[in-house]
Amino acid sequence: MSKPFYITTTLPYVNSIPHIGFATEIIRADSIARWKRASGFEVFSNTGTDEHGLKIFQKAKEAGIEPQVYVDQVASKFKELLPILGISPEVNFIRTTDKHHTKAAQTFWQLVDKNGFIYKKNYSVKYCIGCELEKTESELVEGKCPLHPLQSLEIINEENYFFRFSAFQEQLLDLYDKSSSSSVNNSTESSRQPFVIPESRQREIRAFVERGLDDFSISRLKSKMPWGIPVPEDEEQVMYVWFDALVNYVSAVGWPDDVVADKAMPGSFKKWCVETGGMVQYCGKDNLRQQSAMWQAMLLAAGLPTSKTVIVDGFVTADGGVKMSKSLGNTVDPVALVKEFGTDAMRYYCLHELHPFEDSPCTVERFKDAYNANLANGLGNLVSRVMKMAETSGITIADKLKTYEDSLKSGKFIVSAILSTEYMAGLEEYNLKKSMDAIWSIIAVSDKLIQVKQPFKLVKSEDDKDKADGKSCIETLLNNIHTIGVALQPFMPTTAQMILECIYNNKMPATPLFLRK
RNA sequence: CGCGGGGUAGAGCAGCGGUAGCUCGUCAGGCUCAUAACCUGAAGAUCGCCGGUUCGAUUCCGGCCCCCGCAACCA
Repeated sequence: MSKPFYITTTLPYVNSIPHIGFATEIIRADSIARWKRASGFEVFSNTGTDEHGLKIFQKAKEAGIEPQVYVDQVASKFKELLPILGISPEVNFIRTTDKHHTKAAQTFWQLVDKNGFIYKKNYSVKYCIGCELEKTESELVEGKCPLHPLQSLEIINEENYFFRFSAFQEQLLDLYDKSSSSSVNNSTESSRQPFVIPESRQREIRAFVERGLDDFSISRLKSKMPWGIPVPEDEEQVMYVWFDALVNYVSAVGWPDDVVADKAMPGSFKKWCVETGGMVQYCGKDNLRQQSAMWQAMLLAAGLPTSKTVIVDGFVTADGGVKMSKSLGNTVDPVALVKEFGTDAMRYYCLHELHPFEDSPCTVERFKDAYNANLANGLGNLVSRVMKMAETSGITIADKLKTYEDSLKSGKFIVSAILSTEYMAGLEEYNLKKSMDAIWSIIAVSDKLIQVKQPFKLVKSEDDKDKADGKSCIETLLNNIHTIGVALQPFMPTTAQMILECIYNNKMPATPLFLRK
């Protein structure tokens, strides 16, 4: 019986069109999902859109349309992005305006309330008339709004619901301290992993929780901001967007229907959130608190199992680590990159050129350099030169690949021993760059081998021994690119397929895999 | 003393107690199977600054300077 595995991205907030950070996150999550699927796991992978809250309400107002119309438009942009990035079609796409999610969020609220972790409190906010916005202390400069320093701030008192976040300090610390174990494929060897990856982020959140937690507001007055899920049994309040959005990770797998009434998706919550050992979440570093502390506390408050792992990405920046922003005009549009370089090139860049956990830059220039060096000159060129030799000399390994293919079908994702250790370790640690590095090291070794042994000469030799050497060298090279093709499957599925087909048909690619730009 | 990350060749990064490594770029040579691709070699770094520990520090400790995030509505 196949084991279940659940991985999710953070739902991007639809106040703007998809950016490269989200593309990176979902490409990584998809690569993990594909690898798990190839390894015989039954995989639920989740993404979607976070659609409530003040910013969206305002955006819709600006555009002069209903919020629902606005979010429908933007959500479809996100949905359209998935095939462009080569995300497997099995991915679940949840919208926080979906009916069943709305209902789940309300049930979640009631459950947390019933367990005594929600209370009502007077909440005073500073409001800048100039901006028409509430201001937090951190936004103020010397107690005044930096944009409107001459106007004084209005203090508004309103009643909000609060979540008893402070009650979960100890449980959160326990969660961080207990390490989850992950087994390497079917072997018994297991490695210890922090709850938050990388460990530096775990230290960061741990330190934050250790300092003490403040309860936070989880509702807004409907009269001021109606675009949210209604708080159960209170006409005047809607949920704060985070409280609602985070619930998607459980509503996506059918909670609470399968638990409460056992009808819509019977047992699915148990399967994906319990039997898996918990969900694996990807998020950006700005989401560290929400995902690894607030959400975990909410789950605990509702009596539900916590996540298994939270993987924290860095940001994609412009040159020199400068933040990308529309006003600086230094953003990079993932759709435009795919259009120019192709889906797998985009996946390649996100997986191999960007740092797996820290900030790293992406510009069109860098993208092009990496593309030419590693895809056109590296991978693509190697496949061409090896296949050309194999084709013209009639040397093939296709007939020897049958057993291997059979084992793939039985859900064993096996890569050749020359690559196994590093490659597998990278996947286990969610350090996909490490796995990609391992693949690219085979490319380098193979190019060198061709240079040193010159099999293209040997196979034409009159000498039988030279001829045999040449043949065996070409077979080695074919095995190498076969290994590369297999190993690339989770990362660059289309390219992987093309490489394998070349080998099976013993034909060099009709057109280069990656044309030089 | 709010929290965290970082400062290593032109660029992007790795190393973390004992001849300073990788990728891209630059220059020179080689090869011709390949997408003017590939291979080899060279140039290029007082490892942010100052002290300390040590036989020995880029690596450990202390101080300082500079960048960059976060600070409870941005992946």
